[in-house]
Amino acid sequence: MANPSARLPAKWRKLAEARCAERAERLTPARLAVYAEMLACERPLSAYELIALLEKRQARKVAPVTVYRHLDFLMRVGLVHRLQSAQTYLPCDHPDHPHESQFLLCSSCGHVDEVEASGVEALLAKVADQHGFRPDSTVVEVKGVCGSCRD
Amino acid sequence: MANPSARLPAKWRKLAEARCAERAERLTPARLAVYAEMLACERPLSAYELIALLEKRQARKVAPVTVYRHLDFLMRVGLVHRLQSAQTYLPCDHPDHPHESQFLLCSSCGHVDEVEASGVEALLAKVADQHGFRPDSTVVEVKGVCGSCRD
DNA sequence: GACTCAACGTAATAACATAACAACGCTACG
DNA sequence: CGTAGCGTTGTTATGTTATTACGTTGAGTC
Repeated sequence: MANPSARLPAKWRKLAEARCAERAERLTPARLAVYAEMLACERPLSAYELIALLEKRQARKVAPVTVYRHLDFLMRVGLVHRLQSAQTYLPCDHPDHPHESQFLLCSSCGHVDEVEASGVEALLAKVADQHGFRPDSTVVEVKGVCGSCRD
Repeated sequence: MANPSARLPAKWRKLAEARCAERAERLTPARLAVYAEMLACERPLSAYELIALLEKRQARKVAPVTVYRHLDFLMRVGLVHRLQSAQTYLPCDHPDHPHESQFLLCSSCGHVDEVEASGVEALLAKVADQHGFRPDSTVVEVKGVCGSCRD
C-alpha cells in the first residue's frame, strides 16, 4: 500500500492539518488516505467508487461504513463537500477557511466548479428572513454546460 | 379503494389537467392517484413512504418502479419537486406555471416552504455567466428553523 | 494495570433507484 | 375493420447508496 501522504501535495496536507487542529479533530492515516484519494481523482466520486479505489490501492477490503465515516469526518471539518443532487463527494476547492459554496455541475464533461459568491448566501439569507426562516446551511447546485464544453 | 379524485380538490385537479394538456401528456388515474396521495399528506414523502400509503389505500402491492415512473412523470410536467438533499418528493405549491423554486426546510418540524424568489435565479444566472457556465436548472435548498418553530 | 473515549473493523440490513421484458390499450392510418 | 405504432402499466430481478449494531483496538490518563 502506498503511503497516501506521498501522493498528497504538502500544501493540501498542511491545510487539512490546520483545519483539523482548529477543531481539535484527529487527521488519522485512514482519514488522510480517503482525502488523498479524492484529491488524486479530481472529480466527484460516489462513496462506492471511492471504496473501489481504496481497495485497489490498499489491496484489501474496505467496508462501506468505513468510507462513510471518513466522509462524515471530512465533511464535518470542511475538507469535503457532498453534491446532493448527484450523491457524490468532492474535496473542497479552497479549504483555507470555512464557507458555504455553490457548485456548477457540467452535464457534458462532469466537471464541477466550486464557487464562493458571497452575494448568493446574502440573498438567500434575506429571502429566508422574509419568510421568518432562520437558515443554518444551504445547498446551491447549478446544472448546465461549462465553458469548455460549449466550444 | 377510494377514488383518488374524490380526495383531490377540484382546483388542484384542474391545474394538473391544464399542465398536462399544455404538454400533450396524459394524466392517467394511476398518475393522479400518486399526485392525490402526495397532496393529501402535506409533507415531503420518500418514494417508499408513498408506496406504503398507496398500498394501504389500494389494498394491493405497488412496485417501486411504478411509483418512480409516476414521480418522474409528475416532475416532468412540473407538478412535483424532488428535494435533493432529503431524497423526498413534494407537490409543487403553485403549479399554475413552470418555474424554478427555492426550498426552506425546517429541521425542527419538517415543514418545507417553497418560495419563488426571482432574484435568486437571476443572481445564479449571473454568477454562472461569470464562470462561462450556461445554466439549465438549479437546486436551491436552505436548511434551518422556520418561524413557527422559533417561538 | 484499569479506565475512558474516540477510531476502526465486521457483518448484516435498510433505504433508494433502475433494468429488462412482457402485456395492455389507445389511436391513427390504410 | 384491422393492424401497426407507441406510450403506459405490470412483474421480477437487480443495482446503488447508506446505516445499524456490536465488538476490538489504541492512545491518553489516573
